[in-house]
Amino acid sequence: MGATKTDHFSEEQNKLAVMMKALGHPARIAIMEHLISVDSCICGDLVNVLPLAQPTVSQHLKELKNAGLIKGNIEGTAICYCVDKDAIAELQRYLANTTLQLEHKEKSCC
Amino acid sequence: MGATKTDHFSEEQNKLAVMMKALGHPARIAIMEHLISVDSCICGDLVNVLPLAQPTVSQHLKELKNAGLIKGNIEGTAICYCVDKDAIAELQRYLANTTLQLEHKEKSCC
DNA sequence: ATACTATATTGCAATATTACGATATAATGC
DNA sequence: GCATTATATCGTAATATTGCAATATAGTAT
Repeated sequence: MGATKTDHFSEEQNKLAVMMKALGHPARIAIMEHLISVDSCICGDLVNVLPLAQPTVSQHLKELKNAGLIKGNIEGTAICYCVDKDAIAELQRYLANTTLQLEHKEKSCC
Repeated sequence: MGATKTDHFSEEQNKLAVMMKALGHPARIAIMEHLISVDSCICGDLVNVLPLAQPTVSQHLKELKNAGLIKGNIEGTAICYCVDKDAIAELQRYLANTTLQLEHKEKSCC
């Protein structure tokens, strides 16, 4: 008990859930927002921007990377992290489609 | 240690994270999809549709409700759950805006 | 009132997440 | 080489999530 029953759901449902889960923490929302706002994607300043210790930030970055939401490269001296546009676009499409489906619905009883 | 540092982030970041987190589980994605696909929003069939026991489904529904993603009413004999369109629309707007911002970015180094 | 049906709550075990100090790694500059 | 700087990993404590059996609650039907 306790482990998510991943294999009982569709590939797409799991992939979406992984991405959503990665965004399901305010620090990771903040990281994404910062990565987007800074035009250059070198981001050694993340630790200064966030109210979290360096190992914690590093861990959050890793999770975002595992979820496919950001990409990271070693760029000589600094590390370069940046948003994966395709992943965000995929999420966006899913929600746009969901919104569309909802608009076509007649009546909500709630 | 171990508790999320909610108070160090903005209200908006936290609210978004709560919604994303609620969608960060395949069962809850499946629940949302089912609620959307079924036009009537009475959903006593959720337990039959999902590969989870009744208490587990009930708990997931509670979490979606706490996150503001669904609404629930007692409707005479059955319980009526349905998607909160406004919440989905909010999420969708956020992601649409994010996508827009990304499109305006010059170059990614990754 | 009793039985039946549907949903919620409780309690608990297994697992996962969050956070960070300490430490490791890797590149740069001297 | 050694110090400095930046990021990652390890280890671990605190907390949260997941899942379900057992039980409670609330409505309908007889």
